Amino acid sequence: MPELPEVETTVRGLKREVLNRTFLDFSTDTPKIVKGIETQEFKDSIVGKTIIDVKRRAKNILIFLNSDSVILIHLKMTGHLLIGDWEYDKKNSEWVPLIKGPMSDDPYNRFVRVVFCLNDGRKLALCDMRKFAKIELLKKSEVENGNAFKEVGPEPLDDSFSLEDLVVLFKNKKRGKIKQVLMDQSFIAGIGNIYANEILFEVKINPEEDVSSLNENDIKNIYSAMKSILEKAIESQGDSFSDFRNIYGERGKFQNFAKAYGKDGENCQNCGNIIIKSKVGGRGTFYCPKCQMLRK
DNA sequence: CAATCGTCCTGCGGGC
DNA sequence: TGCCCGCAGGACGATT
Repeated sequence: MPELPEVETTVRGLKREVLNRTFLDFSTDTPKIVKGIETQEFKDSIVGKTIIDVKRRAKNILIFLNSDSVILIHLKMTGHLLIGDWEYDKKNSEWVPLIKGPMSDDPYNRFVRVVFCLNDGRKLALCDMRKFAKIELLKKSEVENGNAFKEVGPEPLDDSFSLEDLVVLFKNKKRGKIKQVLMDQSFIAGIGNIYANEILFEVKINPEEDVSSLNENDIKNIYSAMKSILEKAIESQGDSFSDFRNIYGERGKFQNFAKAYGKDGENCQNCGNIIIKSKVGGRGTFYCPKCQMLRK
């Protein structure tokens, strides 16, 4: 599930590959992915336009055009973007990769739903097994004046995001289970299930601990663990425990460093106890019951 | 009004 | 071997 590090990996890849390219065509066999606008109107709005910048806000990819529009792509659960070349096989209703390598070999790169044709002969594809991803067209003005993301919390990796800012956020948050709060995009941007589990393992706090019981030292630990884990994950090109791939169709490596997510039944790296899997807010939750004991 | 529930969607893996 | 069912869960709308 693409979270801040995976989306950042994608955005950095796009900045390297598609800046100053112009869209020549657009097509999808899953029109529901394009929200709030007819597919044809979306196509008309972007064809002939050039990509002048690519940015990330929370888990959203923002593609700035040389017009008053910005393309927003949210990868949701199983989406990722790919750069390559495909041709549509009408008989089987699927895009077939024309370039050998991970695009043709890795089954997780098989679910191409949306294709943007670029003026360098390559294509930008949205691959999404479960079709949860969404594409929207925003007004550049609403992105630049912040209205598009007024409900979204601060970016944890911004230089301007200080420990004091996090202390204030927790002070204003009266109650709630810490894991759900970390995953709440209106509290802080970009953290999803994998990194919430990893951060809480690192700081030895139980996922169900209420935020009202956190002390100053806990918040300080969360602040530094949040930054270091997200940075480590970006450096690792994201987490490919499951289906995420970078724009070249390659796996990230953060799953090799994960200590909690998907580790149920394994020994805790701190104390040797067995890592437990439970559910918090309906989401799979992994923790060490000894290191991350619930306070009473 | 905040918390919880249902929805979207499909491939995969466990169980029989 | 093959089929069926449950599970994975981000974000949002509906409901309690």
